[in-house]
Amino acid sequence: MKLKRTKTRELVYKELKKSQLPLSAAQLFSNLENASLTLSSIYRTLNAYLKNNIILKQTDSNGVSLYSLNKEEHKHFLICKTCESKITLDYCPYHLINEELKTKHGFEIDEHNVVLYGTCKNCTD
Amino acid sequence: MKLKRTKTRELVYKELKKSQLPLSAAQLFSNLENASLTLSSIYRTLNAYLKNNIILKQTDSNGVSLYSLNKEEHKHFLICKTCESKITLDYCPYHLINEELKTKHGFEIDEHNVVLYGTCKNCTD
DNA sequence: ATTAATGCAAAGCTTTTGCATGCCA
DNA sequence: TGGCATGCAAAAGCTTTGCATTAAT
Repeated sequence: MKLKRTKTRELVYKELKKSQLPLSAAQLFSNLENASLTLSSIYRTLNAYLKNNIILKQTDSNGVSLYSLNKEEHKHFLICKTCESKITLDYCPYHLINEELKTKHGFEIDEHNVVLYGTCKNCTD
Repeated sequence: MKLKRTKTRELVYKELKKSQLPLSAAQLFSNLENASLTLSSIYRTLNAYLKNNIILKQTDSNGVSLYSLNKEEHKHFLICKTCESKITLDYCPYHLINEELKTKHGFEIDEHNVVLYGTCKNCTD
């Protein structure tokens, strides 16, 4: 299955590239509103990208899907659920456990959260 | 807000206790069908339990919410997305990264996946 | 008696799909 | 041209909510 280069595809790709954090379909739709795309074609584009491993999908705590480019050098973020502050990590905190699970169980984790939610230092009571 | 002890509450709690893996609202509903509960009261019960930190919520890769008792000695599972085999861990693989994020950034992760998805040894090509 | 929980039905959101049309290779 | 992509509208999950009723403290 070869992907055609179309307006929707280009714009969605650029928008994901531009964004640090993963985006939902609705956010993409709203960010690109003046390009008059439809939500359904955004979803179809995202699903096509997923099948081709061009992007990653994760789910936030409300069950909404978030999409981000599947680049090697991805960043990780800690987001405080209280004050919404964002900490950007300069390394991948999953390396530790992924390696351990691989070594001990031969198991390869392939779902990988780019955003971790919790409570920051200031908001800890 | 104090929680009353009702039929729905009791049954949902017991069902979660009985189950090893986290359950969706629909699974609870179906497992308890002869008790004639409604889905909405199951959801309300789950949300009440969540507010009181009695249960944990996580989201599977289809965006469906899964609920499990918030017990200290919880188990972790690795589930292979190819053959659906299940590996039960006897330790919490997140300890490593949670400690590191706590030490380095003072950040406390409070979303915690009990089930990790990936590819098992046999299904790795 | 007060307050919270339930049932039912309806609505809300996110995501998917059918079908006719339009666009890319 | 042939096949994939799009738009639109409708439908399909999952989850929440309003309101009247019932049950728990």
